[in-house]
Amino acid sequence: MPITIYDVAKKAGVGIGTVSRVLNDSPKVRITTRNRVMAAIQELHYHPNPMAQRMAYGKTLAIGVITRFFTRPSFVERLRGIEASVAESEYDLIVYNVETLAKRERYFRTVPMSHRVDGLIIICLPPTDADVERFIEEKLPTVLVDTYHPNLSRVVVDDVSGGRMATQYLISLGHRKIAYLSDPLNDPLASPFRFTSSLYRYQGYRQALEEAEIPFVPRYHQAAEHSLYQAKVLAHRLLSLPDPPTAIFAASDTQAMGALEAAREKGIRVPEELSVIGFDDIEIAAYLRLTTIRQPLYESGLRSVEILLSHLDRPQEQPRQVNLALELVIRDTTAPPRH
Amino acid sequence: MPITIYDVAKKAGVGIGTVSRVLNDSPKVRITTRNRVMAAIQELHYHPNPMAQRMAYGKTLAIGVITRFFTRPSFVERLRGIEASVAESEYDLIVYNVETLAKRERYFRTVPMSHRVDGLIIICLPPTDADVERFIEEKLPTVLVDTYHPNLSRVVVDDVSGGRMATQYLISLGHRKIAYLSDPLNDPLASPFRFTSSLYRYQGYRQALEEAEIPFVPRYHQAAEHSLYQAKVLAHRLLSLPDPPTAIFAASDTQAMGALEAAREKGIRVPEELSVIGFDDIEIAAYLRLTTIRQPLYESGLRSVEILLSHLDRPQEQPRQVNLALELVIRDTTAPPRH
DNA sequence: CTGTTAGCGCATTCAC
DNA sequence: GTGAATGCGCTAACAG
Repeated sequence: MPITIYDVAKKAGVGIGTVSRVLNDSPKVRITTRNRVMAAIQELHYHPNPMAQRMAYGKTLAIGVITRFFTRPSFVERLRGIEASVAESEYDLIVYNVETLAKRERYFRTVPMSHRVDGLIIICLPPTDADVERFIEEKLPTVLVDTYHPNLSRVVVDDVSGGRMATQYLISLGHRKIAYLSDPLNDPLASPFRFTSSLYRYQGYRQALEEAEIPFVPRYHQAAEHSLYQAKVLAHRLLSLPDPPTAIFAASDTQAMGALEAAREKGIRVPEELSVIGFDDIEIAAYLRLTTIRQPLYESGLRSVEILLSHLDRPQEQPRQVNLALELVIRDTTAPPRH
Repeated sequence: MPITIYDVAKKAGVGIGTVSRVLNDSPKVRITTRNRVMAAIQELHYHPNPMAQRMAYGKTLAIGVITRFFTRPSFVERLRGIEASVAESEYDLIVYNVETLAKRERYFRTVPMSHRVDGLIIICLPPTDADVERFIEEKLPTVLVDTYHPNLSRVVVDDVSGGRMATQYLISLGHRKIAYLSDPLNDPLASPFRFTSSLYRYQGYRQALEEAEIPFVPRYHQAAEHSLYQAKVLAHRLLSLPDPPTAIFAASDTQAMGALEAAREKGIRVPEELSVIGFDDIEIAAYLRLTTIRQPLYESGLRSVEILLSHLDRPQEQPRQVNLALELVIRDTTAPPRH
């Protein structure tokens, strides 16, 4: 038999309106009656029923996050930031993990219509125009993290410039035979399930080469599904080339680890004989002394919640973009090439 | 202006009771009127408001999960299993991440009283008797994963036997100088924020030694906070001993990685000069060809949801325990010791 | 300042 | 089978 606002009202000898007012600390309550109500609340161990509040408010007081692969460290780190930030608010955080195309479809279609959340954060899953239309039609404020759509707010980094940054650094060390190791480079519009960042980092890589007047060697670009193992295979392929690269730019730290492992297996010393640079600066990168491009993963989660809460307060607000800074972190896996 | 059950009723020319009946597919609805209602629902793109349903049901239709460290791979894998299983149910999954003692206290106290969830899953955080009393008092069905309390259902593995299994295998290879590398071994009752598994695995380690009449060498047990880096430091310490161990049993794969790294830095070959065995069989273990004790992480998440849903259906059900099997996975980091 | 009343959207009795 | 009425627990607008 749960205790309701009526029980409190009776015990305090007031109306339920007054109880509601002290609950939502409205200023128009005499201090003495306020105390009386507070006392009753204490004695009865009363806690307002959130479902009833949500019902009366017409809000769910919940935020949803749709993401892929709990297992990818960079996503998990973003999720950490999101949870930390949501925990400080009055909202609950509901997670939707996408591992198959079917589940993506289901969540993208279902969540907006179902009125289960007041707002949505989507990590790394580019929505189609149709998806976005649905979000807007349902008046569901949505923030994208590490992916893009012109009609939605987003928290991003400049992956093109990150790709340039990494490549330029290798060039500045004297490298000219620079490989790029990544996930498959899909057109984001054609394959809504792919990460787009690898493509943009690739573009930055190409730009940097061009600026330095280094011709692009197609076989220096190797791509496969994102995994440590696949990255190792690709790196083996690169290092077995007749004219192997002296440096590898990997699209993620995880993939950089694969490259390091391949080098180790082939007895190629890093950084003396091979430079490796990663992307993300996940926790293990510092441990491995991996040179990398740091992106503020945790903070991107924080910021996305901040924006979403602001949209929740002001539904008419225009979509906005937050650019987070990238930073070159030089550690021990990069050095000038040998002669 | 959201569409309600009244809109549907009006459009179909019926009462809201009838609409509600087809919504909850009650059998007592004539097929023709049923079709009429269905048509109206389609046309209006009607979706019942979950908050109102929850209100009327007196349930939240949400499950909470309290855990620590999104960043620890084994926890994340369990969470994956939980999400997958909850997604198949009518429940939402609300996550509460615990990184500080303060947040643990807050969640353990707040979540039960707040009536935000119908049931709770707790991973790796041993609740105190007072906590459990609160759960039961609030009639909040709770399932523990990888931790224990006599009054709550739990999904566990036998860590003692796992520790024995690992140690016995090393002994069977001929090792007698076997080290154990772990987190600090705290009394679970005294430190509710610690993982208890390391302690039990330690006990299994001791048992196996005793059974083989191998005297326990205190300095062969090294412990520090769980991290790759700390594990490496500990392993360095072990390998620098005047009479170093020929095998290391690490309490987790992550810590085993630290041991492998230390060996590499010291130029000690694995498995020729040093055997290393881990625990968990996280994704990266297969990649590293690490011998380890596999525990079914994903499945433990699945099973915990299964039990919780069953408790939700039958509130009077007694707590029960599910034991998941451990398995020795032999790969390339273990071998007989050299003479 | 405070008590009363009318919804919020749905499930669930009741009568018919 | 079906419609109307009641209640879930709370907020907010309305009279005092």
